[in-house]
Amino acid sequence: MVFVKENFTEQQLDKQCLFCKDDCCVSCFGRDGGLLFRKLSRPDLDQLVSSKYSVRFKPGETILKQNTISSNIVCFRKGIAKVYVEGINDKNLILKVIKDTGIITSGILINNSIRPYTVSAVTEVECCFISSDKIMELFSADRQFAISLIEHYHDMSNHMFNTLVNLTVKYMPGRVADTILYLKNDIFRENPFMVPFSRQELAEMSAMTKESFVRILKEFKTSKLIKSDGKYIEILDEEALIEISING
Amino acid sequence: MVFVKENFTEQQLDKQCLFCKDDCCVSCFGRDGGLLFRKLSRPDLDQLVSSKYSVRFKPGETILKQNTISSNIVCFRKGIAKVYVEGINDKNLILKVIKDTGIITSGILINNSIRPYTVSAVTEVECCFISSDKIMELFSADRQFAISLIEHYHDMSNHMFNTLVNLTVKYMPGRVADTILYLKNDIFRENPFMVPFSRQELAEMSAMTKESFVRILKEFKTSKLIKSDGKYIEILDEEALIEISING
DNA sequence: AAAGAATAGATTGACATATATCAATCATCC
DNA sequence: GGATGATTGATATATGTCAATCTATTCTTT
Repeated sequence: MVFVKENFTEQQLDKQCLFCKDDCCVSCFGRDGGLLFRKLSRPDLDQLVSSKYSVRFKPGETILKQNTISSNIVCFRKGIAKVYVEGINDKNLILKVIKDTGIITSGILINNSIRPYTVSAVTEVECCFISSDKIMELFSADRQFAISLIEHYHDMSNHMFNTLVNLTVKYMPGRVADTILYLKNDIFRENPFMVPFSRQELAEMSAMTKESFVRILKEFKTSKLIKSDGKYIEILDEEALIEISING
Repeated sequence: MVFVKENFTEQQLDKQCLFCKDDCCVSCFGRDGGLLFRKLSRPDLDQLVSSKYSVRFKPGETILKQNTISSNIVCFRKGIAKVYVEGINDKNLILKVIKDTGIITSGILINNSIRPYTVSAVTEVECCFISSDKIMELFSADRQFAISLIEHYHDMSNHMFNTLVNLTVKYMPGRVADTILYLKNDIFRENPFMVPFSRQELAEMSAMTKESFVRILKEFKTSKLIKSDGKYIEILDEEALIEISING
């Protein structure tokens, strides 16, 4: 059987993969947000799948620890994880939420740099660890993959850039609006959405204390911008939230 | 004449370059901070040099404008420039200072994304514009260059990451300490150093108002941590500043 | 299985502190 | 000698801290 280099649909991946006991091919490699692996040739993909190993994490467990070096990249398959910086005086800053699919590359890929953030499981998480060596092999051999990898870095940069600006130039209401909009539009993609985070964590996404977050959430509630019942949040007036986000 | 792929010392570049009327080879391509072009083969380097065009900017001029797309990357050769976000209500945030050498890549390299920051000249600036196409050709053809480019993105990411954390989790004294240490250790690399920035700009590096910046600078002065006379700043007690930076 | 105790998280209020704003004065440079 | 930027002071506002209450959930006991 000769493998021809081409792109695969999810259906094709489902049918063809030789290692799909746990549906890993499609979930990890076929449809991550950044599409990192989407354009791999079939043999490359098979090789990658055969070399990965799957790991499960319980809520609260640390997946990758700040200030360590590891020679793996992690592909998320299922569950919700948070990427955050452990700052001074237990002040954390959550930079990013990963839901179902997503990829965390390691500094070691490039220049053995120390990882500046921690990744931990919020719900039960399934993910795959892949050796950086494999990735670098592909990077050298496959131009399209190299471009995908740069795109991945670029997207990461862009996201961090936005976060940086949002958190530094806006007042608290703007930051809370950003957090709510981020969760609805980028993560959960449905309107009354269930938030698996504590108020503390939501505050850490917005760079403020939990008390401040709660107060502003309440303001939004009394102004009928959102509805909120325990773990559920529903956006009622997205336009107004965007307005608040833009004006700081 | 056959060109062998190898690395060049600055002396070699000086002697060998065919296009070095304005010393561009060495300055732009030979020794940028991220070493992006350091490992290019000789013919590639010559091709790059022949295709670039040099531009001069006067203090205050905009080099690259936020929210535009351009298909060039810019290599700095001489002078000081600032990279900043034009935020809401004229609140700018300076992310980075470029002194003499440095490279700004464009989103268009990857996926036509809009540039999220402005770059402008602080002193007189000399720089080269190179078409993204050339860069992408090299990226495809030269594995080592591809790795260098990823390293460049990685460094950028890392720097932004640090900035993000510094600006969001620290109080003003920590942020001012960071700014002073950044200018001394990463930019000017000498101890009494001349600051070509206004207090307003220094404040924009530290994410605060100019009044707040001045007040904290004065505190540092009365505590004998720094000496400051007009445009000059001298660090007297670096240990103490680092302490302040770490503790927020 | 139901009731109650114990714990952790969410909310609220009073207050302290960090930071921004506005206005005035001072220094510096063409 | 204006004009621009730097500094200082007085004050307002944004945000954090601490403590108290409330709520929900888990755990224990019957």
